[in-house]
Amino acid sequence: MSKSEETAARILDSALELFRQEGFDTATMRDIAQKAGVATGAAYYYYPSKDAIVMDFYQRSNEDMQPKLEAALENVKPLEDRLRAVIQVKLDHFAPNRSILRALLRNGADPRHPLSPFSRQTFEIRNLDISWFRRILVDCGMRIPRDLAPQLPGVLWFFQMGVIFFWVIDESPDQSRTARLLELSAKSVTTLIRLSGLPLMRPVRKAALQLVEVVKGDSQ
Amino acid sequence: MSKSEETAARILDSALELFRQEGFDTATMRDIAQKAGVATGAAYYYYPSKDAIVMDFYQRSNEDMQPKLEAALENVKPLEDRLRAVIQVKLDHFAPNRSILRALLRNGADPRHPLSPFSRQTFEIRNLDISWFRRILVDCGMRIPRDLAPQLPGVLWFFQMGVIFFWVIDESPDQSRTARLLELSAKSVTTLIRLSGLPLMRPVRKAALQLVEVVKGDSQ
DNA sequence: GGCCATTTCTGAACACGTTCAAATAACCCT
DNA sequence: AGGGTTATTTGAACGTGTTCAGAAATGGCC
Repeated sequence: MSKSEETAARILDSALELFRQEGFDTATMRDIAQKAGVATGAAYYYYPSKDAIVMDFYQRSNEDMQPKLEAALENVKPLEDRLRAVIQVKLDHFAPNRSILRALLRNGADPRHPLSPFSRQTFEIRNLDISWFRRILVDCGMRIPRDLAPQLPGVLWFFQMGVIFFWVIDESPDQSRTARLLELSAKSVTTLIRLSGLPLMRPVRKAALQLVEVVKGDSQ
Repeated sequence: MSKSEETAARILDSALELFRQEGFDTATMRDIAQKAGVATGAAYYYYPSKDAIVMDFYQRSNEDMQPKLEAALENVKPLEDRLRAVIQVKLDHFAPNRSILRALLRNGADPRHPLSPFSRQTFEIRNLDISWFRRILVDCGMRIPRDLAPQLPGVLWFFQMGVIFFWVIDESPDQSRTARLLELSAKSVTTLIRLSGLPLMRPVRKAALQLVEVVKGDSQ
């Protein structure tokens, strides 16, 4: 590991530790630099902004989670269980870093903000993530209507972001509300997908798909 | 109008004009004060923060919209039309101030942020707004399941916030995407409410209501 | 009018994220 | 080893939202 990489790592580690300890807003760039043993400006040599540190954390987190996702899906077949498993892996992984994720999702709904699950900067992460939902739909033992199939992974990803978002702002002890939300909503989502194949539901499904088209058009 | 009130109004007007002209972030408190012909600190005598100016705007907007809502619902009976009418009034009213509303909704999803449709500070505005949805459900010629009825106004308000949010970040010419979204989603929502009464839908409805309970518990 | 309390206003100062010109260190080629 | 190029690091400075001690204006009371 080169000296440069070591400095970068020291800055990242100091930042994340301070973020965890006292929150994103309270930890200043001066604090971070000092803790890393460099001048303030040095932090900006490695990270173009305070937000960029959070972004780096987010990217690394996603890499780290890949094997965990793989493991969690081992021997899990039903869609509902798979959905819960995938989302639970993320909540567990982010659990010690809830306040950092909060900083990430704060401007999260604005696609123009670099720190946004919908931004160009997070395009790759997002795509990788969506492909997990494509994967859990295959071979899950459920018939997916043909017109719904191509859109469903994106929709499920969106659902996942909703749960994560709820978790981030959930102040109940141990985030127990999120646990209930995940339980209930995973069941509901699965039921809805199952029902969506019914002839009676065809108009609703078509309308929903049109809605998805409109929403997708804007955010990418 | 006392001199003090006049100064307050001058500061508010200057701020809003600058926000509209160059956006919330670009307009500085120093600019605002200068345009209003006072020292920087004076702005803080009337508004505890830059955000508070936006909040004042939001409150005044809601007051101004009450008669417009009344007028828009005149002679409109079907739920779908009423839904569209209510939301359209808001979009029209906010149209010249989209960038200001963006500043408001930016931290909008965090209930702890004062500028949030879910915060304590916006409690009254929210309640007043929800009561409009309670009202349009009465006498709309649709049978609402008994268990759904008490929750529906809040759910529809939430739906409205979603549309407004989409509108705020919609960069398509004339926000045409939002127009389509409103059209489609109002239809879908109405259809879903209609279907929710079907015996087949009872389990889904019950599950949805449980979800509503969980979500409501956290944000109020 | 003159005095005091309160309201209103001022502008310097603070802490923050960020920028930048300059200083220093590291590296490479001969 | 020396010289030149690049990579790294420094710390002062900028513009921002916000605070604050005090100055000025205002208003009521005798």
